[in-house]
Amino acid sequence: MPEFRNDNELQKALRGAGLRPTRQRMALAELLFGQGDRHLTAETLHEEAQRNAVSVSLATVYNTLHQFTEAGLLREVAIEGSKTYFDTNTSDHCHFFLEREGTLEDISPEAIDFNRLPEPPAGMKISRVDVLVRLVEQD
Amino acid sequence: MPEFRNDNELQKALRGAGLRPTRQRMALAELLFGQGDRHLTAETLHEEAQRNAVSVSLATVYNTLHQFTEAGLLREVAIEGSKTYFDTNTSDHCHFFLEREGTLEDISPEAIDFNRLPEPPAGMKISRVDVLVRLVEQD
DNA sequence: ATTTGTGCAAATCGTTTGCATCTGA
DNA sequence: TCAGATGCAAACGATTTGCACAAAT
Repeated sequence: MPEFRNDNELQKALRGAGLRPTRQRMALAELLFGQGDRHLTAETLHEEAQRNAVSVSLATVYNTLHQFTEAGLLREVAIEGSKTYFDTNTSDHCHFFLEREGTLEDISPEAIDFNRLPEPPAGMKISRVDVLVRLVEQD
Repeated sequence: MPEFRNDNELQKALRGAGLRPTRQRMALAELLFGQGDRHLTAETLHEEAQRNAVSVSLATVYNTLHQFTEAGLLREVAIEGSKTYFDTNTSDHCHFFLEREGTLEDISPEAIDFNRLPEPPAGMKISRVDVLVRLVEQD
C-alpha cells in the first residue's frame, strides 16, 4: 500500500524502481495513490486523467500500469471477463466482486481465515492465493 | 459434475436445458464430458473437435460453451489474462493455477478449509467464493 | 412450416506494438 | 547527448455478431 506525502517521495519511489519520474508517470501516480486504495482499469484511469486535464495516451497508461505493477506499486487482480483490474493495495488481501456492477472492494485480511491450504504438487510452491468472494443482491 | 453414460442421457440433459440436441452440440458434449474433469478454452475444444473429425465452427464452440454454462453443465473459471477457461467440474472446488504453463488443476474440496468468511455488505449475499492457488517452480 | 442452430466473415473490445518524435538526466 | 518515454495508429488475439443457409421439431 504505497503512500506518498509529496512529489519528492513519489519521485524517489519511481527512481528506486528504475523509472524516470516523467510528467505522465508522476501525474498518473498522483491519481493512483493520492486517494486511498483503489481498483481500476486502464480505461478508468485514462478517463480520469483526461478529466483532470492530464494529457496521456492510453498506450502510456497501459505501459505505466504494467511498470508500476512490476515495481511492486500495484497488483493485478484476476477477474473473469475481458478487463484487467489494478489494485493500489499491494498487501495480502482478498476481494469482494460485485457481480452486478463489475466492481471490486477490498476485504480486510482478518475477515478471511484459512484452516488449511493444499499441499502444492512436488517441485512446486505456492506463489499466491487469490480469493474472490462474489456478491449478488439478496433475494 | 455431469456424467453421461450414453447419447440418450446426453440428449435428455440438453433437452432439459432447452437446447436441441444437434449434431454439433452432441459431439462437443461427448468431448467435454466423455473423459473425466477437464479445463479447456474455446480454442482447445475447437482444435480437439477438428482432430476428432468433428466439424464445428469456432463461433459454434463459443456459443455452445456459453449455453452449457448457463445450463449448469460447465463453470467458467476466472484467470487473469485473455482466455476464458471452462471447467467440466461444476461442483464447489478450488483450483491450482500453474503460472508457467497457464493450466488449471482441481483441488479436492477437503484440501482447503475456511475458518471464517467475511460478512457480505448489507443487502448482498455471497454467490460463490473463487479460490485460485497460484503455483510456481520451487526455487 | 416454423423455430432454432450453424458457419462464415466482418465487427468489436481490450490490449500491445512499431516507429517517429520528444524529454529528462 | 542520448537512452529512455511518449503518442499515434496500426496490429493483435480473443470473443461476438449479422446474416444467409441448414437442420430439428
